[in-house]
Amino acid sequence: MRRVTIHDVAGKAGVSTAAVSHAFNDPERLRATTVTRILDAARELGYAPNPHARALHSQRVGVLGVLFPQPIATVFANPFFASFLEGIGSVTDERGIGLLTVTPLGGSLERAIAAAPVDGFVIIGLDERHAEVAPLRKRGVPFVVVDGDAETASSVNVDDEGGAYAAANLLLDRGHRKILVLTFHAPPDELDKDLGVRGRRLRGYRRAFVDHGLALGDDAIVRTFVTLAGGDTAFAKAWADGVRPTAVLAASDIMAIGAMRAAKRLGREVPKDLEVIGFDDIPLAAASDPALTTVHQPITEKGRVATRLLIRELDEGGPRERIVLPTELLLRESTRAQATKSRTLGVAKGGTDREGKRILKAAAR
Amino acid sequence: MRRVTIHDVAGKAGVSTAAVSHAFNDPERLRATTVTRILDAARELGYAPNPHARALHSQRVGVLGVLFPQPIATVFANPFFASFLEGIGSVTDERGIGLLTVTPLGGSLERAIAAAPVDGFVIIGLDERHAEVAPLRKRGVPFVVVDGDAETASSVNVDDEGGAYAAANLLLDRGHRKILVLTFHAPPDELDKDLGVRGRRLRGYRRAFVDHGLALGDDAIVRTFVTLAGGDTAFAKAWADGVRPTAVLAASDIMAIGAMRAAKRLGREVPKDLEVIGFDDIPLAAASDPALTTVHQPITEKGRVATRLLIRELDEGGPRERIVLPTELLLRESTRAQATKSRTLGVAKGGTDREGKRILKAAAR
DNA sequence: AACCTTTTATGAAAGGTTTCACGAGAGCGA
DNA sequence: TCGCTCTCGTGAAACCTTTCATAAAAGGTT
Repeated sequence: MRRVTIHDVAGKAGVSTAAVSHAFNDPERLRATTVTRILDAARELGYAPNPHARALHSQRVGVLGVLFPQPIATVFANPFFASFLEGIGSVTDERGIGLLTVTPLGGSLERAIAAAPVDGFVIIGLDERHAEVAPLRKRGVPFVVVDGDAETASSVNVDDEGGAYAAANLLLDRGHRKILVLTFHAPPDELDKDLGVRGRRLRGYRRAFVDHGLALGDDAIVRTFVTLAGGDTAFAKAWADGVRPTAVLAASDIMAIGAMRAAKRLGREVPKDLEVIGFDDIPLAAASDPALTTVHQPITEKGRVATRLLIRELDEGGPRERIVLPTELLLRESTRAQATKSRTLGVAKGGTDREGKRILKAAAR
Repeated sequence: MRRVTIHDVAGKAGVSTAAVSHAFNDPERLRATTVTRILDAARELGYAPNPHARALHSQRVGVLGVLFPQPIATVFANPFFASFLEGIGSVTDERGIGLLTVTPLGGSLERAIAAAPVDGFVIIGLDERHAEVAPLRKRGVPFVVVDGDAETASSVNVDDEGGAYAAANLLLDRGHRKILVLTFHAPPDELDKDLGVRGRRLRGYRRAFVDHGLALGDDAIVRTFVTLAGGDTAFAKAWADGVRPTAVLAASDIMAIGAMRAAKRLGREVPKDLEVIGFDDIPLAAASDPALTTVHQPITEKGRVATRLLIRELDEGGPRERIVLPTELLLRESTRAQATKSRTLGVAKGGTDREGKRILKAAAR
């Protein structure tokens, strides 16, 4: 049972294949009666144009790829990515574009990139420096980098350093001196490079310490997995090692929540005995008990902005842009500080006004 | 700047395009030195095969579509779908297959289906009876229906009715007589048909009432949105109307959690004043406070099973199957009953042994 | 050297659509 | 009736790969 093609329809309607194509894509060019005759034939035969053939010819599939450097199962299990995809999806939906999640195929991101039937990529958590990006260039499709730096492509980031600074600053101002810092596990090949998001957040923490005349020692930093279990075991292990922090700075909410769980198990009460600040503001942060004080970043918005940028580049070959969205310290129940909002970038700080404006414009577009 | 094609490589390496193709796909057929010459040329030129052309020829893209009847943004915002996609993704990843989320394009699911460059579809929450499924047939690609009935395709469901029965039964056994039932908002065109998941869960509740010599009146049933807010306002509204339930049966966890929130706000304590049972067992159910007693269904497993079924059909044209996975009542803190697990289908009940066995096999495959 | 077999490489078709360039009629004014 | 302009429709190329059938080259045997 062969699939019905444009030739079958043309035969049945007694016209050329070109006419059938026109009937679908540019009916004005044909007499109205011809159009209906063709459409009727198509319906009777159950014809639907072959998307691959169409894509091959028009060099456009109407699908955007989102490139993750990790297995897809861990992507969907991570609420951060869910929010991010929600942002991307809201734009693709509105534009009538498909969304393909691209993850390493059989361990090879390169193969995955080469094989993905997409018009462009949004790349998350992968620096342009990464070797994986080379195949993208080959592929010749445009891409936008999120949470990473890019020389030759547009990028969307948030003010990680500023947010981290605000978080650390709050704890230090409140007199905390025994602070446990939880950060991401680094891939072995870049252990001491402090690249990307991890590096920027760490730099923010460090700067706050320095501004308080202190140093953030390596022994106070624990690198672990970005999961609930990762934060839990990291805190528990530090505790077992005799570390008795009065506060925790976690580079991600899920790790912060894990640490709170471990603390509770160990008889510490949050925020009485232990103040905790996370990063990201995933939906769970507000729902946890106690609700997590955290550095809010506009996750969904980040997805939206990146996607709009990519689509514009696709449609009009728009210029490259580097967008940095603001972050904001959100005080909830896991700290005892007074609620005063501190927005980083363009609001709280004077020096970045121009940047700030550009950001707001970008976000509102 | 035209993209580099197989012709360019052939020219540079001084061979035919066929040789280049072989060098990539079946290098055994060529002399080793030729292969390296070709591969070198390809690397220098930065050649990557065009996925559309490849797909057009081989009639296979290596991408599976997941069809949702709702906007993509609401999909990713829903933890149920996240878990489901996690299951699908774990299989596609392992097989080196891409994953395309397909949602209505400009409101039209038909257009989306026609345009999606995929080899097959997993359809969730859409009955085969739905008009939307017709275009799928046209398209000529296989599909598997999840959480819906299908005559002409494989399907994967869970024992919704059994799970709902167990939940209602527990509450009735414990003496509750004023039970508020929260169920899904039905699309206007099928208001009183009680189709699909909603219908099956409702039937389970009803059967338990009947077995206790009671009737589940329409006035005790509230239809609302499957969101936190939906459950919250539904409970609040019932309360405002003077309804004073001692227990809540919710057809989804997120609604149950919403109802708990409203109850708390209204001064009811769960489970002391109000016992609540949800359905689905999303991750949040265990993390909520109090932890939600619910009917567990294997969401991730459902995704896995459906995807394996689809891939098998794609690869070997395997037979159609109708799989029904068991559900299980999980007692947590939102009820005060003793913890005794009750697994539906094939374990708790005798009559479904054969079915049960087939299920377990399917799940383990 | 002649012949046969195996290895290695190629030409061309096929896959299904869109679109460019062009042709056949039809309509109309002179 | 001629010639011009529109309208409506068509043939064929282009998009890029893979693969079938086959040719050419190489290697081996007598």
